[in-house]
Amino acid sequence: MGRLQTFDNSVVVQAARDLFWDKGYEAASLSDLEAATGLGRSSIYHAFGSKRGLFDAAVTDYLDTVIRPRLAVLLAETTDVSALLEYFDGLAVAAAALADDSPRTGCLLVNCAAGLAAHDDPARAVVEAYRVELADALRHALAAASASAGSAADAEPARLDERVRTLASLSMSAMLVARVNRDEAIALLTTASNQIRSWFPGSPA
Amino acid sequence: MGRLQTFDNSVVVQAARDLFWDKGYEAASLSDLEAATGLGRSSIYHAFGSKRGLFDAAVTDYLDTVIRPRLAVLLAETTDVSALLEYFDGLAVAAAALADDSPRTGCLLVNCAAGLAAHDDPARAVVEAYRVELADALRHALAAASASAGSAADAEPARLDERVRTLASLSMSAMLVARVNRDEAIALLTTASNQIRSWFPGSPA
DNA sequence: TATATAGTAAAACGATCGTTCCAAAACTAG
DNA sequence: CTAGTTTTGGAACGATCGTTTTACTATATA
Repeated sequence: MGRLQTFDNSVVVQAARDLFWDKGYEAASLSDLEAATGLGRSSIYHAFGSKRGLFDAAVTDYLDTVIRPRLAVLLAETTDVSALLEYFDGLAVAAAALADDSPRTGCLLVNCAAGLAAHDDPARAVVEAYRVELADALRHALAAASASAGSAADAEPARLDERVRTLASLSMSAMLVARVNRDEAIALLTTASNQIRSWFPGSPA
Repeated sequence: MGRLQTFDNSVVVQAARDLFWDKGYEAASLSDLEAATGLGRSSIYHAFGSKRGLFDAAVTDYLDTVIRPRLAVLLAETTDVSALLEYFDGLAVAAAALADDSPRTGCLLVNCAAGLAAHDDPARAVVEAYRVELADALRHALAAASASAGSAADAEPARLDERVRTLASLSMSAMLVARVNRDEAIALLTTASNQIRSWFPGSPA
């Protein structure tokens, strides 16, 4: 019934997502969004209701297509230290491969934490949920690594929490620093890998 | 010669600084700045030239009155592990004491890193300089702590750099997370303290 | 093919943005 | 007291913000 939509929703959302990623919610204007998506205002408002509606769709897409695929390696049923190393290596490789002017620098949600989330409760909830999701994934992988290393001391909850916080911190601050100094961001990710190797000495490569 | 300025420059700059700290550069409007400082637009433009001029003054003030006083403890000529513990404890105490709705949550420059600095070269330079200043201060204190502990292995440059990155990461990510979850921010700072104590076992308290 | 429905284009909306201008006020120097 | 200089209040500027409206086009269904 009626005319058909001429654009692919997910293509448009991802174009908008990269713009928000690059410039932030407030600095990305509707004219920018028109240019980035190739849509007119009418189509944007018809499909997403508001700028914020498009942003929410962009954040959901970001979690589904950027964040969770990266966390997946940490959440495998049976895993070991290599999962942790792969996670940080994956981030480092992605950071190193990024074009100098790529809009996909750092992390959309880290940027939100410093900006939007301070005075926008829904945004804050999304950012906090992401933080918990990251911490849980790291905790799962750390617990699995401790188990596969057969070390009871490493599985102790207090020590686990400390290590989760250290790794989450390095992950988030690398995304933060990536916006200012790519080499240092990669160095932070390498530091995470080194930490992991020092915790689990007899590990593969 | 001529009429006298009726306001104190540093009082005005600090009011503006807290507003920028809270809302970020772009989201802080001139009307907000008028309200926060008690000045009219004319006075603001006469004294600072532009919104950006006021922001630059605010950043300079932030470095001088917020950042560097905190870093000072790390830079004392002769120091030991306690300086590092004091630094992170100071941050944790300040975070815990802050009112729930305080504008001074997190770090103005961390917020800049995620926002303005991505596409504004002068802002990026300021943020990067801050990051280097923080790293240098931590490195100085870590080197001094290693010396006072008499441990040659701890003074090895590669190990020092790893520890600098870990602590800088915890410091910055605590400021980032503070905007979303205060308790977790404090936990990150406590993790830093625990790390330091694990590196220098026989330390004071 | 006629009708109802949905998507698109373009213009216009009021609000707010940072900035500028002008005139009155307040002061110092002579 | 006057002349000259600087600060201040307030209105107005053009530009841009996100949103809404209007009219037109295209498609599915009956």
